[in-house]
Amino acid sequence: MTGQVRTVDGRVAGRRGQATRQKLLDCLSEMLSSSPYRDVKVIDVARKAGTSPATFYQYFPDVEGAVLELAEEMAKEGAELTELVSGRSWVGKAAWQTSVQLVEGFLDFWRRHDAILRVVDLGAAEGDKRFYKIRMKILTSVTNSLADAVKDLQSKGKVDKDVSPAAVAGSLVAMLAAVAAHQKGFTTWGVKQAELKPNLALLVHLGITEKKPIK
Amino acid sequence: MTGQVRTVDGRVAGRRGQATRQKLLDCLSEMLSSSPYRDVKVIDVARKAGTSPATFYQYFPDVEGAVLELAEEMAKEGAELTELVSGRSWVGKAAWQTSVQLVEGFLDFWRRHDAILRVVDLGAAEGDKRFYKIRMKILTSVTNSLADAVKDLQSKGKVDKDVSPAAVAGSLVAMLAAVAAHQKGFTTWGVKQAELKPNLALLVHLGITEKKPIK
DNA sequence: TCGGTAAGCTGACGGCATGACAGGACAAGT
DNA sequence: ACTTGTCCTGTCATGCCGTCAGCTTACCGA
Repeated sequence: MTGQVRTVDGRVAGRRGQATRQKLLDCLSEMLSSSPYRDVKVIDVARKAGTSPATFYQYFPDVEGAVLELAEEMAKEGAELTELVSGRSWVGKAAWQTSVQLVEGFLDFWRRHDAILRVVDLGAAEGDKRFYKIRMKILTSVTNSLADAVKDLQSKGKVDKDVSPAAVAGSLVAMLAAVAAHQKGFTTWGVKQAELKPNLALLVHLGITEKKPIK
Repeated sequence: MTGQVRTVDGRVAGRRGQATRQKLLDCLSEMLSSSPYRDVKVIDVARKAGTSPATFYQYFPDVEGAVLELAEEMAKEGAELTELVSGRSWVGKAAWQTSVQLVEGFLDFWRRHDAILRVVDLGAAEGDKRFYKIRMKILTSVTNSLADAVKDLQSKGKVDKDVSPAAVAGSLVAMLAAVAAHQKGFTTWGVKQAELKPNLALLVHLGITEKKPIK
């Protein structure tokens, strides 16, 4: 469906072309990790990749376009997040397990992709629909699964009827994303990495089940 | 202690100078609201303010410097957030009131300053200490107050001892900030503005007291 | 009223990034 | 060797950056 990779001027890219294209993306990713988004220039990426700016423009319309590409790549990888919540139990001791694993998986994913996720978050907050869609793609599976869990507990009468499953699930996921993005910030409040996770898991558990966890 | 406003080359700014300086800040603020941070150029801000780029550089080292200034202004205004939590009760029905008011005040503040806060968030996430400090300044009062509330409930035996007050408070505040920044995102999941607030308040209440609210 | 002084502003300039193009290098098949 | 299509780069016009010298304006004391 997606078909081949194409250059800006419409040619299909061959083996060599794909390689340089990928190299440009890799270098861009490195640059995003090491310098502020605002200061990432085409010429720097090209230099780092050992090629010329003109080459960059053959594959991407601009820096933003290339970033979108990186983000799409990451979004595909984000499918793994689904496994953290789908088909898990939210009852008894298992619920605590589920919470902990969700938190760990989520923080880990965010740490692996923090540079690109920062930019996606910014773009989404600025109202750019393309970034917004990518952000959704990553979060939506987790959010929906959590919402389903809440609905399920509601149908069993374990959670109040006037709770909005989508609102609660979305808020919890937003919390995980925000904490992951500002992990360093917590150390300033004297919060160690190790104690952050269980407390996040506690909040997730409380939010979904409305009960203290059984450990 | 702070003394007078100074130009980049060391002169003290008079009435007129302060006025243009402020005008530049105002125009920058507008530009941040209407176009992506990456695309905000000195020349555009200057044009909008009816002055020349050279004038801009008399008052600010670069766009980032001016943004920091705007952020400082906002941080001062952020003192009002303290009132949302300091000296409030977290027991019984009052706790629900407190939760609701905290959520409403927080979301409102974020909506009023969303453009700057986006940039501050980005800068902080990128590890820029200056932005990071400003973000702290805004959030720290709320976070500390919430942490105190948790400690207080712990001392009364109403909350488990192994909960880290700072971690829980920080995470809840991060959640509020994230939800505020991506409010539009929730509408896509079919969550209305109106139902978002009570559900956030519920999560805050659960996180602090570990109990369902009494409404 | 009249300089004197410092504040305030801008035109102009070298430097660099952008983005487009045409043409040359290269690989593969014939 | 020749052709074909892919791939890369030199070059160029354009526009923003950031600085400086120099001009204008406001204030103030004599």
